[in-house]
Amino acid sequence: MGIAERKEREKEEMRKLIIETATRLFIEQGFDKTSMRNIAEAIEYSPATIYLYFKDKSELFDAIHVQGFQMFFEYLSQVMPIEDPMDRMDKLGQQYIRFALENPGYYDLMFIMREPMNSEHNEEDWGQGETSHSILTGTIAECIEQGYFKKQNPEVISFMIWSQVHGICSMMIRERMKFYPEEGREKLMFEAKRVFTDMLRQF
Amino acid sequence: MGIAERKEREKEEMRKLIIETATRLFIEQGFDKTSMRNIAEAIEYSPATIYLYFKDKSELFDAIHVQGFQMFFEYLSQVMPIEDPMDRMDKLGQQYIRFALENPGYYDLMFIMREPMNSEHNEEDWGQGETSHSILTGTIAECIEQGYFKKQNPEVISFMIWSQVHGICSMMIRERMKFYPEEGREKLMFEAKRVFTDMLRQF
DNA sequence: CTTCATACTGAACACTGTTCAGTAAATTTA
DNA sequence: TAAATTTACTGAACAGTGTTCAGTATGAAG
Repeated sequence: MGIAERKEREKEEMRKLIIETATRLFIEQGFDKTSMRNIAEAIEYSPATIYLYFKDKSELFDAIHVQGFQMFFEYLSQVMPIEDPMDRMDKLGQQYIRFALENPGYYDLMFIMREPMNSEHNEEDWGQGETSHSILTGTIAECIEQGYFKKQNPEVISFMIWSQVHGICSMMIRERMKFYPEEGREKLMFEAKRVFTDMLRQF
Repeated sequence: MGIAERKEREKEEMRKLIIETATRLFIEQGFDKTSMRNIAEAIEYSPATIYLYFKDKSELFDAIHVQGFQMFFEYLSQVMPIEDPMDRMDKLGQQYIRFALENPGYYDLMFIMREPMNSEHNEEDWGQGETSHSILTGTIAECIEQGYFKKQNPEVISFMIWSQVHGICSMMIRERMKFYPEEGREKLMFEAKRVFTDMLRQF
């Protein structure tokens, strides 16, 4: 049955073509300005065709969402080998901010936008979110073993840390840093994170 | 010239009617689902009429934006009289979070959404943003006078603090707290803020 | 009573996501 | 090989969006 296999392959390639094109347009123009018709035009198919491969726009962008998390984990995994948990925590935050700065479209889609989270069809996404979360909680647990965060609730600590870096990134991405001069913004983000880590260390 | 005055008054009332109706729908259904046609229908006028009073949807929502900041300042002003700057800072953060929890639609519009910030026609908005920012920097200056934040750059401190509370609020509002049980979320937000303030105090 | 400005609207334009009947080609069956 | 069936795809439509503009009706001014 070579035909069925070939068909399967072609179907898979079509899926990939759609995802790749959608990703390209999304990176270039953002979510809102990437319409199904835009994507269809780019791949030279009718808009209706896309709906044979993806239930709706949300499901299509779920695929991009998953890709985003894969990239995200690559950033984090670069510093995962660091032995000292507090050092690792420091660098994890740094990589988090780097990911946001270097992939603002992905960051927005993954951590700020509402659209892709509404739908239910993304256990995978929340699985990846969970993984990110457990990297953080795991590191915190190790910090506690080393005597940090004495008498503090780990859940509170994890939420606080995540909120801090997320706050820094979303202020930048959603353009609420107009009080600070353009040139100094990125430095300010890393400086704020550094001061925060200093506070964590001596807490 | 009583007629001209009456006309002026009527025009002003129409503006108010549009803003009030838009606000109501916005609070009930959010920005995206509040269409110009919805608003027009609610006030029983043609959609085109709204464009005689507001340049576009963005300008209409600027008015709501301004209202949001007025409410925001009411929250902050409740704790402004607190003498001790560090105590005041603590309560300012608390009020910030309270505002976000009690007016999520406004918070989203004011501090997260892109839409209303794109346009240029809102010096007033950034004026109000600036005021919020100077409340923060003023309080920080007083804290420094009292010996806090030794050898730290005030700009970095202010950005860090703002990012922390904003991070906490936007995690909640944009639904990225699914790892934490529903019932405990609000408490977690205030707990995280409290721990953060504790760190600030002993820094 | 006519002129004129003002307030308002219906209909259109160019978009959006999405659906569905219909077509044409490829594959399977007879 | 010819007919039947499955598959892949599309054009056109639906209902919605923000926005514009020619045209109308109303009330004020001359």
